[in-house]
Amino acid sequence: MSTLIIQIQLMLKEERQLAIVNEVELHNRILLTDIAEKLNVSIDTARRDVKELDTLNKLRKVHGGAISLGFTGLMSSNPNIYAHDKKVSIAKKAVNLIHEGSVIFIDGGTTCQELVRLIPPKLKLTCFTVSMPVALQLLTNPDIKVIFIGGEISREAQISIGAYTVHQLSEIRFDYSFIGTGYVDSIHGLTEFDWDIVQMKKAVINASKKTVLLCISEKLNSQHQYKTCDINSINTMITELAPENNLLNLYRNQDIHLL
Amino acid sequence: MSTLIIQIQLMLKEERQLAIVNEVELHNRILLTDIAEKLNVSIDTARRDVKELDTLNKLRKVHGGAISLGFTGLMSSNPNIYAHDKKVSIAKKAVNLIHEGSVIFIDGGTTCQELVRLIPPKLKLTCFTVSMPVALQLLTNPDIKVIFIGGEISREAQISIGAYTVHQLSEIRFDYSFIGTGYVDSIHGLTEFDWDIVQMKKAVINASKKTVLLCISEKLNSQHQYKTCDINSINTMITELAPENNLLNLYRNQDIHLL
DNA sequence: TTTTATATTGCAATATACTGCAAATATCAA
DNA sequence: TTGATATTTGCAGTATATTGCAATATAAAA
Repeated sequence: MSTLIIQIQLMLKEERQLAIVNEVELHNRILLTDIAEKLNVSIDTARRDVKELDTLNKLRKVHGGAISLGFTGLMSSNPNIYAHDKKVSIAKKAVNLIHEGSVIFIDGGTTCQELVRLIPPKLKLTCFTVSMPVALQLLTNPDIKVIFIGGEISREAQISIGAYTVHQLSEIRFDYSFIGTGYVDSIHGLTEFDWDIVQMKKAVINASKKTVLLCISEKLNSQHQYKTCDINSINTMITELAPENNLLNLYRNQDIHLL
Repeated sequence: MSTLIIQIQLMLKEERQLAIVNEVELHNRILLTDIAEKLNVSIDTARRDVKELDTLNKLRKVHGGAISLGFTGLMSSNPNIYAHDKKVSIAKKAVNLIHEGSVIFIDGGTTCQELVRLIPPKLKLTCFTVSMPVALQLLTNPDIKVIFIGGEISREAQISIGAYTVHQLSEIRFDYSFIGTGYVDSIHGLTEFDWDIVQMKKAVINASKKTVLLCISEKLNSQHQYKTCDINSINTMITELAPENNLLNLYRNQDIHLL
């Protein structure tokens, strides 16, 4: 008669564990209570199964359930820079905009730092920055004249902020500025979490003949409290996506150059 | 507000923490209140998660939230530098001259960097510098306001030099400045190998009510090409020697305070 | 300063983990 | 088949972990 129930009741340990691994592979997670309910065993058995599978490195047991190994693998394999590959591909596009003899500004942030890393040797440049990490990176290139815009240094970002920085920026004119942003939205433009940083970036954009935004696509269509500028203040926006990608449609009607 | 965090009905701690790390890596910072709201947990849990992730070096906890580790590579005291012990003993003497609320200038160089390392916590200070390593070291102390005097950055010394730096220094007044020197002689005063550095140091001394020279005894009675100032322009000279030491006799007749 | 926001601490409620044990089941040899 | 043995499972009691709350301390902001 009810062979299904019989099958479940007679489910072997291996079958159960396979089902658990499958679920974890599929959804990256599982709860012990779900195992107990769906496979019709006690919590204890579920726990013992998960414990074994953890020992066999099939998954990782955590309090209350289990998660897939890939879940944690992403965190530990590339712990330093999130979305590193995307940032490199953005930087590769951006570096083509830099020409011999230019006077450029380079913002802080990991994407801009990738850009600095990719500037070819033997290219004579004058680079301004407010970011200490970027400045240090620039100094490793002997053909670049590095000028740091001073001021009060933000402890967190290690960049110059404040009135004095803004004032100094008002007296300079860059051929190109390469900037990042915390958040970008087609309607609300570039926004940031920090008011001081917004003031600094405003001054940078004012000082630039052309402004290039480097921005991984995950930041698209997000916004925060303080506004740096409208999206139209940007001349070129570079993401890791192909310029034709549908995710960029909202930014296509603007007079922005997508790269 | 950002929308990238997906809320799962029953979230495992590890999932929550991964979401936090992702957000921090993406936008460089996060608020505890945002975590609590978006992940539907209490502020306390958000705080505890951030605390754990900080311990695991996945991010850095700050007041009210967390920021990305980014480039906050901490520099630790390196005993391999030349005459490290002597420099530490000089720095120990110098740190006693620093008082709460002072506005001081700290020069570049390994001895000055030791001084920065020894500044006690909880001492409110405003510190100017032209040295990027010193600035980075100063930033590790949360009670110090750090102001970097910008300008063209010298590749070797990683300090600001040039006319713009000198000009900025002419508009400031320090209570104390702590400087190093390449060479010092009782007759020829402080001298350097590099003309640009001399110009910068001249400006620093001019901007200082009191100037303190940090100098290991091996540099005594040596000289070089470009002169920074007379020995009498220094108010206090600190070496690793006891002030009574005979090696300091030549400097005893000057109106210098020996420490 | 005063005011507000955030941190810290201790505590209680709940959820989960661990341990030992006994019953149920599977395995295998005679 | 039968019975000895090993494995698996469920249960109960206890230990630990997680979370939210509240009171207090501390830091930021006005």
